[in-house]
Amino acid sequence: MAEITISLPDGSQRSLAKGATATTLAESIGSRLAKAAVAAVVDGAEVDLGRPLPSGAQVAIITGDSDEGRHVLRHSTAHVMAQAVTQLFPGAKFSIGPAIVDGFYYDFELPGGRTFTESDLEAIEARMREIIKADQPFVRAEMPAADALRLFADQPYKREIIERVSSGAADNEDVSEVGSDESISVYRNTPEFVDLCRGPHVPSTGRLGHFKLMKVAGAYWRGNEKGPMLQRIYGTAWESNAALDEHLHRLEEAEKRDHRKLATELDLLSFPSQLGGGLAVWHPKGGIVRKVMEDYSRDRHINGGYQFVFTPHLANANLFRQSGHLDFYRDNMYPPMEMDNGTYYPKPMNCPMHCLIFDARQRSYRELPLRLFELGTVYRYERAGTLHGLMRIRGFTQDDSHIFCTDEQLQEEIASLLDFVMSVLRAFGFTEFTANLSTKDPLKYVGSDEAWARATDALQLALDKYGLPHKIKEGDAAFYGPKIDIDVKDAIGRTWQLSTIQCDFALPERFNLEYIGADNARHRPIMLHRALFGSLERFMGVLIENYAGAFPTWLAPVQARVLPVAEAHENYAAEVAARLHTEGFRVDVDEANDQLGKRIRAAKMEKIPYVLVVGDDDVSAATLGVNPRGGDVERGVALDDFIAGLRAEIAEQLAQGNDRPVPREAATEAPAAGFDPGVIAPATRNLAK
RNA sequence: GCCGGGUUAGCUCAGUGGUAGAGCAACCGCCUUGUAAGCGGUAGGUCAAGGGUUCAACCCCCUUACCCGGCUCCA
Repeated sequence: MAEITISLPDGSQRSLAKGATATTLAESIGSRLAKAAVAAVVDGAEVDLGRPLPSGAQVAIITGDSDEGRHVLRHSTAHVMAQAVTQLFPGAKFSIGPAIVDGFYYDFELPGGRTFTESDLEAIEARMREIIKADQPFVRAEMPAADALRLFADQPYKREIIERVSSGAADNEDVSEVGSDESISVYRNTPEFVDLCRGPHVPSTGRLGHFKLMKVAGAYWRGNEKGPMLQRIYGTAWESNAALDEHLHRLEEAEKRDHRKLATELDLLSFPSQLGGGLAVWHPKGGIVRKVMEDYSRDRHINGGYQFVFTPHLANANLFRQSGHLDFYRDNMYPPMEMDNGTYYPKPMNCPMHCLIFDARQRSYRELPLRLFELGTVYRYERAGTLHGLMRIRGFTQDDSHIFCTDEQLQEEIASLLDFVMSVLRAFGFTEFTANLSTKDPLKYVGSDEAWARATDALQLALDKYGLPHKIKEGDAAFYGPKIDIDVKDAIGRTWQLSTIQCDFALPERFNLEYIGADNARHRPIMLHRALFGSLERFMGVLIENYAGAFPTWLAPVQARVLPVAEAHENYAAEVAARLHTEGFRVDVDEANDQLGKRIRAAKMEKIPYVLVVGDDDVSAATLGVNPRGGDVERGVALDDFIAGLRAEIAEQLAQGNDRPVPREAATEAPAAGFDPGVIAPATRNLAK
């Protein structure tokens, strides 16, 4: 009997009978592997387990618990969903159903413009379970486009995909559906149900089942806003029920961190509907957090060599005409106000006004780099459906900086700017960062190629020097210059885009900005835009979600609450609170009108870092019972010791902003631009536990 | 902006074509508490707003505002 030889990922080789498949191979290795297998990689290409292996092939088995394996499970589950929908809704057209992060979706068009309801999801899910129980095979077939067009005669979206692929106009989305070959591949589950697909798929539907349909939503066909709106069903699918449950649990945890929910619960801020969409008011508790954030930011900026400026919320249309915003950004600007001496707009950006400040008098190279800083409140008309709590909002305050520098300074300035940005972000508890470098869109840009190359190199060099992992986004830059965006990873692994550093060749031109160089000639400065928090609102939202509302002590709205055990201890409680207040801490007292346990519970629900219980023992000994958030109760702590510890803890938290990344080779060198990177000296840091 | 779902007390939510209810919070008492919910009482709502259908609308219909989930957008 003829044999074939295949190589495994560990370098070993196996002989199998001719015609053997990856399933045979997996079985020959072990029954557990055979059971977990969902597809295979043969000579670098993902294929079905049931495909015969060519002799000499390099083969790896894909199991369901790998990223590739889950992708196969999800994609296969999407097919099952499409079959269930076509059974339950005769005449339904189906378009695209890919695997995505954590799950899959499929887009449908129902006859008569019908839409799915939540209860439809239950019925579809039930039918899917029947299909899975029936253990239908996934049978692959390949055919010429003409045959495929006939096969999908009543599926216009499928036909469109086939036509695009066969005419060579396929995009990635299409290719994932059918592959890029001349022939079209399809997978058939039943005589009635067949779907276009590149594969691979699990051998049969019985291999699926750890899934849940999550939600229904509208989605444009091919993402085209002008095209038809389809009905999309999202689902999640995993290799086991344990993995599914874990995922659902993660979603619950994320929901508990939702900043909109916590903002209400913790009385931080709100979005009164009377204000209008996308506009927030900060309550006292949120206000104090913001104030602490702002104070810290201002201190760091002073140390970082920035100069503070203030600009109005409105400007004459001419300003935005000159800056180009009216041409490029009008759709996102609030509508104009007609005044007796012209037309005024609420500002969507601070940059034009900062340009005016630069231009207010003649500038010398000796003043550069000129770093202007403003907590500037701007208004942007975000479309109604795009608003999302603090994350996408219409009125917000940017911690906005514009730096004017010479060509020669650009490199150093960007490097020190990146240091500065990272240092401040670290103070807010973020430790993992990634960046994106967006480069020139060759079809849409202003400025010279040399300038772009120089600026892009400077950004690249700064990232390399800092050792910040980053991706290059080719052609993703705005027309006016390349940029770096910095993403942070939060406590549960989600990433948020916060800071941005952008080069701008356009505005200095439009405002005809100049400085007098050492050569006594006029030169055009380069302008850098930089937002660090992005906006205070959004940053607050990210902080709330990152800390799940439990702000570190230095940021917490109330840092300590004093609870007298009984009325007799209220005077002492007030003394303790007064002392803490004098020492500069945010403290309040909850008098003994309720049971102690109840007051402790209330304080815990408010996520206050320290609950201080004082009773008879404490009055006589000048001590406290310290109940820290997330820690154990300690009785009999001397007030002075508590104060010292609190001060040390806060200093330590702030000092995170001084830490440089450890593995960096150049960690010992001085900051590039010769400025103090903004270290806040923690006087009591040595007192840290 | 588009598709779908919502909006009832400060918060979380019940509820019915015949003009509203709970828990928590608030307030007032009693209790005087040593580490996560003591007891009793009071007050609190134009049921998002406007229009329509109806003898009668919080409930059905329409419009608007706002929110939620997506899509698109985020020079």
